[in-house]
Amino acid sequence: MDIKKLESSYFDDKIYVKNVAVDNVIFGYHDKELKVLLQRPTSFPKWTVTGGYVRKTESIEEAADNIACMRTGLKNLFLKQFRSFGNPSRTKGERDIVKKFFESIGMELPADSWILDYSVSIAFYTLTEFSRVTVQKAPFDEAIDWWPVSQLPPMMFDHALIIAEALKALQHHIYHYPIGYELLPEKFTLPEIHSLYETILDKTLDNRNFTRKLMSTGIVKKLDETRSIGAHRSPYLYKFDKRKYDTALKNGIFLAF
Amino acid sequence: MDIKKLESSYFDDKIYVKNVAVDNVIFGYHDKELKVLLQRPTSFPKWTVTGGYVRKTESIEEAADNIACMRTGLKNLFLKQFRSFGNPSRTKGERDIVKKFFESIGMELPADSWILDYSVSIAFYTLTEFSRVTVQKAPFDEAIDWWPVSQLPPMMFDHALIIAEALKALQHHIYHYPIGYELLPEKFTLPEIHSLYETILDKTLDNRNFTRKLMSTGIVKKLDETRSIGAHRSPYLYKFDKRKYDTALKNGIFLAF
DNA sequence: TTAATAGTGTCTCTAAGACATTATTCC
DNA sequence: GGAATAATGTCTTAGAGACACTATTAA
Repeated sequence: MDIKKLESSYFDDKIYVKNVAVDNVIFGYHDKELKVLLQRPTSFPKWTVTGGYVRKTESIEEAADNIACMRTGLKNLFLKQFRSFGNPSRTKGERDIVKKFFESIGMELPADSWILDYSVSIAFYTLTEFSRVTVQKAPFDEAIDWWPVSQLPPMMFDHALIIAEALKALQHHIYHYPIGYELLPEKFTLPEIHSLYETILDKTLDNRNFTRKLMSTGIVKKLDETRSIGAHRSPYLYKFDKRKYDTALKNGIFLAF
Repeated sequence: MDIKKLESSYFDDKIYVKNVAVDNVIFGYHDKELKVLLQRPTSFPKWTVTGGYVRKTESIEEAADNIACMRTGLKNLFLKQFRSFGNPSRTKGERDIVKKFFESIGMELPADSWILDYSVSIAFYTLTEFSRVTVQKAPFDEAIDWWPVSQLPPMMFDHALIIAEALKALQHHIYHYPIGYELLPEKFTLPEIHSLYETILDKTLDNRNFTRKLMSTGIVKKLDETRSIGAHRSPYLYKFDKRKYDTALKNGIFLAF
């Protein structure tokens, strides 16, 4: 896909749906840290969630998936729509920044362009193990980086709110659906998945109770292998039972922690 | 508000946000039945959920509230955004109907009007006790009526899906938040709120266990009054403890049924 | 043997779920 | 007293929550 062509065609009302943006909060997990992938377009003083617009030939889910793919290089990541944001003041006060951005890349935005107008943002979040990701800078990004969810840089528009809501939705989700397939390597240890849950929920979970409950769901199965981790007892490896995992994703489960 | 003026101004790109619609699934409860308020615009062969567009001066929540208010005459009803819908095919195949509708009310829609184009629908649901409602027909509605959720008429676009998703969201919601304040009279009996929960969840709940769990949440309080219901034991009246109810709405509760 | 981490078992207590009888009202 | 509906208590059982010791590894 020619990204340059794509982005400049945002002007084109025939290709893109006007007044609708898709924002995708890409969460990455690695080494007991939950991070968010943020971008800072050229000449922007603040950061934004990864996002884009919707082509008239695609669904909003496809648009969100494309955004995730463009930035991470990975296809078919877990994607969840959690809320839409729309009010007259969400981009107010920062329209000059947007205007300057387009000027800085050599495009003059008409004063009545829908890009500067009221826009509804349909927000998704995406999960991925960030060591698998090769971050893809878009042509007009000055920077793109992972930021710890607990230490965000100054955010544009209402994007700090969008991230906060995404995190709340994720924490709610984790109680009702299995999680981890996209966030852990194919084979993982109990301490690893335990840390994942602790990180996302931002609280400590008793390891014995956690194991008991996790195993009772049947979504993971123990392998007959261990991983060597140096001068310590070798933890067993586990795998997701994809069949049961997908069933649980569809029907929901209940994990009280 | 001049509804006629309002609706005809849907054409006006300066007033309305293009390509964005708000659909509001208005659920009404009465006498152990859960119904949905549906409208059938002039010359439409099928029914639609109540909906409208977003003015550039208002938030999507305000737009949804206005829709509910226009149709029910009631302000500040409980409102919950549950999902947005957007894909190229959701209105396909029924654009001719829309075109005919506008012709039938004496307005010719330009072929390239955004009304016929890709549109994203931000969907909310609203709860109300439907005996309190005086249904307001919009000027271009041929009919507006309550339909039982289990026996819907032929629906336009993807509105049958939207209603199904709204119901799922409501059933999920009822496990995590208090419900009933908008659906019951100020004073109500235990059998009444019991029936409400049974109706929404579409299953029978043991009355003793239901009472125990409901009371343990503290969101309702028993009054020192009874209601006379003829040749039967008079049930006690209850009231919501609005303070605790609102706290529970904010923080969530868990009701396992 | 030591240091670090993994793995596991038991007790208590709360509350979910199943179940049936008594109380009230008006005829 | 009969018919209809409201109100309520108890037992069983599952599982949540709290808690601490043993096992393994490599230096």
